Amino acid sequence: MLDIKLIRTDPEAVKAAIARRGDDTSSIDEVVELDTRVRAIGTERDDIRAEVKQLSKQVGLLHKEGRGDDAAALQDQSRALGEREKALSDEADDLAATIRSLLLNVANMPAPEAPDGLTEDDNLELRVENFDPAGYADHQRVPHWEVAEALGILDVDRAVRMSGSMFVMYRGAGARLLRALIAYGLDRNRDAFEEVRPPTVVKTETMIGTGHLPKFADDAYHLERDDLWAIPTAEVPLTSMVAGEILDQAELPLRLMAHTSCFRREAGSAGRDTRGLLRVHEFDKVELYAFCTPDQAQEMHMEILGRAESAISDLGLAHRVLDLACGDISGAGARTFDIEVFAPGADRWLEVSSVSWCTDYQARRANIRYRPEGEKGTRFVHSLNGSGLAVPRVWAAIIETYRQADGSVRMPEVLLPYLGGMTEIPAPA
RNA sequence: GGAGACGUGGCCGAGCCAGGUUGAAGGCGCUUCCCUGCUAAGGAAGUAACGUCGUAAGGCGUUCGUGGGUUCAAAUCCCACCGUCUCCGCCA
Repeated sequence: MLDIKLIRTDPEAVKAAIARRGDDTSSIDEVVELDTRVRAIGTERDDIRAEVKQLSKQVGLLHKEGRGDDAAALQDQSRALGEREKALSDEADDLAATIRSLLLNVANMPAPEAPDGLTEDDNLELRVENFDPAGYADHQRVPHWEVAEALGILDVDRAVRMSGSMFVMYRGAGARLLRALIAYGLDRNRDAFEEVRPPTVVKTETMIGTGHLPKFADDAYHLERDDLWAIPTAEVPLTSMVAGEILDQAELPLRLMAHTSCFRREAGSAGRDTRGLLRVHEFDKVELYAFCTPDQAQEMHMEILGRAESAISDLGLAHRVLDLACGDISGAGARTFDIEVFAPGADRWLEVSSVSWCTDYQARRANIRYRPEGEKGTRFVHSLNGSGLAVPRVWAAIIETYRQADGSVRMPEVLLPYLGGMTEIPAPA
């Protein structure tokens, strides 16, 4: 949610920033107008309330003195004021609700440094690492869904039978590799991030708090009987962890990480990327998350990007880093870097991490503040998030990249400590 | 799932059953000042957030788990919801 005060004082700057995303700016004008009205009404309402309070005190005193008749006259007066107060109050509440719902649908302002452009074609490729398109052998050019089925490490057919399309099941060495990736993703950030294992299903108000509802209701799984939602990312519970709290500056930056299952209905992408692990309804992810002061935000953004990227490069996978164009940044982000890994078998780049700096946009919505040292009052924190390791697509890229000429799949060096002696997945007999 | 108790400021804890200068006693903690060779002890003052008006000082309003209701007036009465604790049941 954007700062209403900024919109009030400099609506043109806000509109200019929003326009860089290609978003409609008319709601900003609407907010400015409604805001003026709600404040005028609020002032009048508060004056009446003050009057009612004064009158009520007098009524109390008069009753004490036994002057009931005088009190009755004041009560009538106060009752009449109360009716007006109620009307004004209702109107103010309606306007405030309208303003809020307008604001909830306005995305964050992109950072000035975010590249211009409205689509993914405008994303800036910052660097490409470890990638030589001509360097892959034929045996690496087989898509993981074929390799994995042949090796018996991915059982899509049976998963579909029990849960429907776009659900998968890892088996044997495949399940073990998945477990290793999760442990690897967590362990390499253990030096600075607190490991959290939050609930996987949350209440409606929690989903609203992070902005995943009501806008993305169609993308989330809902357990109707208990009115609970399956989280689409650990970002939801991690943000809610400190919602409504005032943090000490000394606690910042607060670094958190969590491995969870993530559930997505993918309602808008039915029929797209349905092969193998490209797009699934349930997947494992290690999420990195930080709350910090505005001064710490830039550095923290780079830190999370660095950690996510090194996790990929230490696995020996080809990857690239994109600086997303304004129009391609998701709603809460002010600036986002994507990491894409190259899957030689599927012959395409797969997004495995989206590292976003959300400025105070999420904090304002979830009401997360801190007390700046040496200042009185509070300020909203900045929040940042990024996938430390999104398992399925990394798993897929490993299976394709590390496939040997004999059909076996070698395991990346850095995962060996997590694989209990398994150095390869043997070729099918 | 059943029965009961309860939810007050950074924390502890009164007030609620008899609604009225109670934004809320008292204590702890914290900040500043005084005293003191240092520390401890002691004394004084201050110590919520948010909204809005104001250059400011400050004014007004909201907030006693959340949301409704009753009333001239609600921390106090009524209803719903959320949560905590105790006992019983069930359970990995």
